[in-house]
Amino acid sequence: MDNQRKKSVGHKKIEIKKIDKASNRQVTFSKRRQGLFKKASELCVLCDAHVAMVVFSPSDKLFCFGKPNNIDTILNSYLNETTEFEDVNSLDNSSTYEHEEYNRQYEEALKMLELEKKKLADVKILNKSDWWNDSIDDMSIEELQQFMVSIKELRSNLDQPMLCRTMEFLDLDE
Amino acid sequence: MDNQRKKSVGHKKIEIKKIDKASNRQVTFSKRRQGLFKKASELCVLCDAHVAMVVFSPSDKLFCFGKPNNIDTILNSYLNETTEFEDVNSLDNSSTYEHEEYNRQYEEALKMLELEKKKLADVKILNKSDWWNDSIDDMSIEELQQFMVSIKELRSNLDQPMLCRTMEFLDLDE
DNA sequence: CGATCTATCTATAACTC
DNA sequence: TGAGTTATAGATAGATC
Repeated sequence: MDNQRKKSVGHKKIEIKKIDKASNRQVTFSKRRQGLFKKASELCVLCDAHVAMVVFSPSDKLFCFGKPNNIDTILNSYLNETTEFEDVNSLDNSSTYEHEEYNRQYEEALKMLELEKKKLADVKILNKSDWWNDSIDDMSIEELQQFMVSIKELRSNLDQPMLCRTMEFLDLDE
Repeated sequence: MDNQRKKSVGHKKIEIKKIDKASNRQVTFSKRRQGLFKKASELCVLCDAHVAMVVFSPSDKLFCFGKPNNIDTILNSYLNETTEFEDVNSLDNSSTYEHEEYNRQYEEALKMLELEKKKLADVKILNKSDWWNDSIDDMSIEELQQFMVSIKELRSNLDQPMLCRTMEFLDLDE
């Protein structure tokens, strides 16, 4: 009978740790990457923010997201503002005794900064290898079509021209 | 009376378009940025993925997120795989009549690729200007403290060492 | 595989303090 | 301003096709 079939157990709570089963991991990745990009899009539209994102999947697929229209414009305004920050800093200097406490945190921050710089260096290497062209040249026509479908879906979701790109490379081992 | 007070109307449906009121926009940005970073973290942990993300807020604050431990490792394995893609492509070439249809899409894809490359160039400029150091030097001690708190919160949420960084600059006009 | 469904879980808009 | 609350919208785990 139809109503004898258990329709669905629904969305069970899951622990945030690496999913063991590779197939489940891949499915979850696909769903959550989609969700992440959608959230990023919404943030951009709702709050007039700018997001650039690079995601490497467990199976070494590469996904990129960006609404980068005018990063340089934002950069310029940021550079203009930095001159004013100095005034604010000198105000903070009046309470000198708090500095020592914060100095440790500052040191810790600098260490993380080193890691971040290392990350960005990696991104630069990625750029220099010209993988944008390499990868699209090596994409199969089918994959390219799928890629365009993804873009069009996202476009219609946002109901506006959007600079979003999704690249998928074939799984050769599954 | 207490039960006369309307507790909350809850989460109303909202249209995805720029929020007019600046204060609301800022609040929504803060909440949703937090949510976006959390989602990115979960994706990394659950699926063993790698995410690097840069967010510019409407008020020109800068937020970064990354789990970049070994991007170069992933890059290497990616470069190794690309040689095999050519075999797959030659298989697709057997059905030649489908190519013309897809060529338009290919052209369109290349155009978007140009935009993406422009974006990455902007990121490179950002890198060359050494804003990592510039900005932390210009951060007030208070902001730096807040930054460290954010990192520690995220660390405890993930319950593991994590390469995540959040930078906030003072609002001078509010 | 990918698409769909559905019950749940999670994120969050509006509100309060 | 920032931190909590609540109810609802939205995301998604597991199942099915």
